[in-house]
Amino acid sequence: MVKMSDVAKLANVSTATVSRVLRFPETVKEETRLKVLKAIDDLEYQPNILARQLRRNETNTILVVVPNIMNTVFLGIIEGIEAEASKNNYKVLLGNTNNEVDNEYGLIDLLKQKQTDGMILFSARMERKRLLELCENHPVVLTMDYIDGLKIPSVSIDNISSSRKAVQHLISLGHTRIAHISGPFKYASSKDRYKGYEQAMLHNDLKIDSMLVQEGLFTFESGYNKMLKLLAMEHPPTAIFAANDEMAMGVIKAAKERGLNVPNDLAVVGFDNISFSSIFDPALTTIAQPVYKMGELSMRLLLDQIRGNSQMKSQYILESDLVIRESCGGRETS
Amino acid sequence: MVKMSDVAKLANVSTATVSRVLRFPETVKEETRLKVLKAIDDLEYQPNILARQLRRNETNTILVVVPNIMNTVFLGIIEGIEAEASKNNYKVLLGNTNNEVDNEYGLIDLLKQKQTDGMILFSARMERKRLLELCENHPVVLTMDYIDGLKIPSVSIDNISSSRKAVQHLISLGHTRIAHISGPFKYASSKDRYKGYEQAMLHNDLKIDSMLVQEGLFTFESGYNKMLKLLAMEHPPTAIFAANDEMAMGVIKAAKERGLNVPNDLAVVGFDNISFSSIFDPALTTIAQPVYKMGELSMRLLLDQIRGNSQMKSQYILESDLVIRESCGGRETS
DNA sequence: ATGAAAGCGCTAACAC
DNA sequence: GTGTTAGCGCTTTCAT
Repeated sequence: MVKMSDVAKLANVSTATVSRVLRFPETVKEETRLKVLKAIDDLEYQPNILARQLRRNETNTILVVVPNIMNTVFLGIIEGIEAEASKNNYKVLLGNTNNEVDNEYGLIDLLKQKQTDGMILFSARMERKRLLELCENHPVVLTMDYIDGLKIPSVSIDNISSSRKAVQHLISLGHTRIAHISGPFKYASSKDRYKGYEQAMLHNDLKIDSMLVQEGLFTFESGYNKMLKLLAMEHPPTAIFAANDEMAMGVIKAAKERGLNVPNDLAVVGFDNISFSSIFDPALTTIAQPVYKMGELSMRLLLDQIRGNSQMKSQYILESDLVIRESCGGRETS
Repeated sequence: MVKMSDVAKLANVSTATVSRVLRFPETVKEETRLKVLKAIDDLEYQPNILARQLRRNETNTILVVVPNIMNTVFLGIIEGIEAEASKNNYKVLLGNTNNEVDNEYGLIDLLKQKQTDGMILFSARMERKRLLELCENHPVVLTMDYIDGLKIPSVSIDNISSSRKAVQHLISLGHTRIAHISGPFKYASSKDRYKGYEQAMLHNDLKIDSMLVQEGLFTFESGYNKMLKLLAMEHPPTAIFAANDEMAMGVIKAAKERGLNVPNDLAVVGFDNISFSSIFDPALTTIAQPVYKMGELSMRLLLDQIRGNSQMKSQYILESDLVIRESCGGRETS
């Protein structure tokens, strides 16, 4: 393997000069610089980044911790992170926790061992205390999620107002008996999506029947099962607000199986706007998170921390959009 | 930052002993070992992995190069890779080429600069010569794809026989006028999926009408558009074999819009068995690639190369399955 | 503008 | 079984 000293020898300069040509070309006389560059070229020299990293104590690598790689919701964010990272010459390591807290702890060691300069977390399950300690000592940002009452840099949408918007849409279409299939309430975002539902209902003087609120698991199957339960009621709802698109699809499947037409007999709104929402039949009306932007911003915030730039805000809230497609019907009715 | 020498000092041993406790505990007397472990614990020592890597000239990191992160087909493989990697204490770096060859070249530098120990490629677009050179000098495996005539370790299914199986299924359901919407023919897999179609047709003495073969782009939209084209024919096909599931979904959307019932008026088989295939209405009959296994195997082959184990085979072909769901109808008709 | 030289923190060959 | 020590290949301070 050709190393810097080989280049230095060939160019008749010191390794210091070669290093300077590589990192601060303007500080080297043009003549010398060209000589060195030629030597680099002739020898097809590739710097050993590991040695540089050891010396400079930085890795130019960040870690992205995902609860579940298979979940398409995260894809758009990862894409944004990756784009912003490579623009800044950073690499991204992928860590999958499979929803196991222990795996989270394992991944954190990468940070502590200086193997990555920072970390972006999708939903932190670890103890609050350890999370807080981690954030105090290392660059960390939380994305798509946030922790109540903890001052940790995070990027998300306003789940409450987004849900309110979704439910308001159903109400403005004339629905009054609206059910909500929530995500697991252990997630702050699930609670907030429920709150938005509640607010929209109360704001329109609609009573919330506790039977109409079902806690799902964010999976297609749970949407399907909870919908079956709702359909078994004496007065089933005429509209559903599902806390994510997969559950919304499960809801629609159940409804179809019972001979219901969506949107004519039942209106459904989802949440997330995953890529299949537009392909699904009927195409889902849903809340779109600006995922790519969220990824970019998360990465930028992380870089700010890594570079020691002072951080003003710690919570970044981006705008979401209600994407109206087919699953609620179009016209305002009464 | 607490380093190995601090631990050594506290435990009253040399750094060599500390290093041995960490890497080969059994070579150290129990008493000493415990002493060292206590010191490590007391100081909350975390080894600097960068220094280790520099010294040992290995990174325990591999690079996965994906043409497009957003494509769910790759997810299952990545999951398998990740699982096998972390089982072996390897980390995975994610590289997105966005289908740009230049980005591929950029990522290759990570390998050359010893920043990763090996690389798994999903479809290589770079020049054959450079790919070959790369493979000769570094651990590389190609997954889900293969390059005709190049001896590069690769993991894939037999696309020809898989497609034959899919088309044979349509034929056994009584169809004779079967169209194929292929992927871009620049991919070896697209060509092979076409070949399988051809073989099944010829084997059953069915003529291939060139109008019935349409080259798509592996996208939902292209499936939709090509289907519209097929439906405009004087004698439209009664069955479609689409080279991937997304196109199959596009096909079904177009058919539905024209008032056709799938599977009653039109049978459709897809390819890949992406996660939404079972959620789609009608649920897609499709060829399932053993993605998780492919990911695991790819990683294992890469590790073999990294560790210098001799490699017997270079092409690994795994079994695919025809998953029968709703989109072709169930019963054998004539 | 350039060079000499001291490390970054760890590992492993060699010596005892 | 443990210690000594010479690097891994680079960056950077200090001299010149």
